[in-house]
Amino acid sequence: MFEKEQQSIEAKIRDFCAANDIPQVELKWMPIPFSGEWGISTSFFATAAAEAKAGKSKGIPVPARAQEIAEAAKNALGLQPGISRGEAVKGYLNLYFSTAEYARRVVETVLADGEKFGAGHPKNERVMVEYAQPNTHHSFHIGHYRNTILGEALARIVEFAGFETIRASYPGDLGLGVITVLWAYEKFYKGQEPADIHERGQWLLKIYAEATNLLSEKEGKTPAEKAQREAYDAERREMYRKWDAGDEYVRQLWLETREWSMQELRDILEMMDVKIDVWFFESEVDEPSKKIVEELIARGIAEDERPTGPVIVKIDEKLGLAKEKYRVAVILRSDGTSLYLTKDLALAEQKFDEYHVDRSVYVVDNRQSLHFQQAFKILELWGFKQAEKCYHLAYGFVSLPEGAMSARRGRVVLFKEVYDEAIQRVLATIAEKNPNMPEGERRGVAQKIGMGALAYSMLSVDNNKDMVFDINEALSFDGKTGPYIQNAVVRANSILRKSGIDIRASNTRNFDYQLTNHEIELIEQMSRFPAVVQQAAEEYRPLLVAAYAYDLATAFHSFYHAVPVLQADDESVRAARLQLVASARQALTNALRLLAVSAPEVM
RNA sequence: GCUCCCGUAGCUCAAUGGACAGAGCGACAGCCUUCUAAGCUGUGGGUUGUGGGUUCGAAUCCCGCCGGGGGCGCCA
Repeated sequence: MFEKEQQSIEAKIRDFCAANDIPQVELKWMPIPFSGEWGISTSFFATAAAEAKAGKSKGIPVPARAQEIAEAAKNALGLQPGISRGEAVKGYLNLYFSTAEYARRVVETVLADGEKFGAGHPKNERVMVEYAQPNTHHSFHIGHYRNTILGEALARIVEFAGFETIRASYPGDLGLGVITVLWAYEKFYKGQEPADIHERGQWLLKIYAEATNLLSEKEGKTPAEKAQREAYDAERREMYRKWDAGDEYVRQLWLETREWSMQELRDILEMMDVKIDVWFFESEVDEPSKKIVEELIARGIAEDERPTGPVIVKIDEKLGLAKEKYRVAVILRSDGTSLYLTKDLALAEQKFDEYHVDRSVYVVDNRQSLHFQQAFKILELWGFKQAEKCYHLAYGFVSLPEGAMSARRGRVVLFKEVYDEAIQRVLATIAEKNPNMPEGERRGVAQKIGMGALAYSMLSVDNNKDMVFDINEALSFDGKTGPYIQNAVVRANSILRKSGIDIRASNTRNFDYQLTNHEIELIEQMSRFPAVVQQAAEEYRPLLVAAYAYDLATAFHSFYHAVPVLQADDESVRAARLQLVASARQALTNALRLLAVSAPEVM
């Protein structure tokens, strides 16, 4: 927020270096890492080191010389506008901002920009974020939730940072798992489906687990049981064949059951406040993907071993690599049906050609790293230039204390179960902490708090880290959690409500009084937000926003506790602090919004 | 065998080339006749797995080793 001053000072330092025969090195600015006062800081170690390399050091050690330069630069700068004082310490040049001026500027910016505070300038670039890729004919579990909340937060951050953003979902509605459910439903359960959207989704999952059990080979079976299993498997294969051939009955059955899964998915996305722009289905890229395979064969990139083998691409060999890295990829089964990898080739093409995106981000767990490396390399070999604009954002998968989740074994923690449990726990907490809250408000508040806790527990861990899902940790309302941050907003709301003034109408923004350390820290945190947004967008890391929101909330809670606002003795101090509270609420709300979390009015 | 990810306080995690490595949980001690105690304040806790290297400066970058997890021809 002091960019102009910073640039002017930097220019003056360059002049100073030029005048004194000191090498010019790019200066890196950062906030002074001590609380109590704010300003910007840069060091001269790189400058001194460059000087030493040029043979002009006169034998002075780098740290000592850096300190010398810092002092000389300080003296050369003299008094600068907006800067109250400078100091040279340990090789760093620290420039302190004029307190009242800086405070006024930050608060004014936040209030003027409102819900856009922190947003970046338009970047003139279109980014597609693909996430929310659960398989249909299953139910949405906590691993899908991590994927979806991560993708949604990323999309919001990238969009807020100034990129045009398209949210894409890619449900897996195809494959052996889907056919397995279809077969078992048709054979044993047709017409018995529950009416409730979520019960029905979970019921499909149960059918899947049961069917897989029937169809998997086991030791110690009687010949009759073995024959039965083989008969079932033959039926399933026949169903897959019929699907592939476009059999009307099977296709109809498939569409109907798929829609049950989609209803559940849409309902959950609505609970999460996720609005997908583009839906891709695996089944829709099935045909186009086979055309790409034909082309790859025709051009000698792929090798067709049918009918005795599949269609493969020897990627390492084509790239001339000595060590095995990308391996050999199978891109078509020997029976001519497509695979997951096949379809990702066509999908990538569609994303760039039909939606004209400049960049394509895939939010998919890190077990699929090789898959995406292969897909992108094959696209490259095919001559698809935008392959280099594809990026797999890998995140660590979610497991349970008892081990990996397994839909086949029915060992999963479903999102809906966790959601219901969250609501119950919040309602219990409200009953205990805020018994006066009207009954009619409780459900809505509980949804926001419960979802806030869940979202924050996922987003406050860096995406590349595996995670063991512990419901008690995920639904904790104390400490470094979503509710902690929401509570800061609620406390700000409370003060502003009781103040009885309209913040927008009031423009007393005079911070020309002795600010406490808590006010200074709070203002410092608010001023960081725009830079945090940019960094999070560049690095694809929602964690940075999550960590920031917590730091901002901590600054607010400390301020709230120690600094009287409504009770301030001086009328002008009271007015200024109300502005500060209003801007803190705005900054907190904006940061939470990027995490797909909203704060209730009261809690 | 090849390859990717991880290793930081008792536990869960931050800090991705800069000043004293920070939070939460757990433990202990305080703070509600004052704007919401889902809060605040304080105490204790570390050879950043390990050995080298690069650098003025390394948890961070490079190489080796140890330990944990994932992936590697017709699953998604």
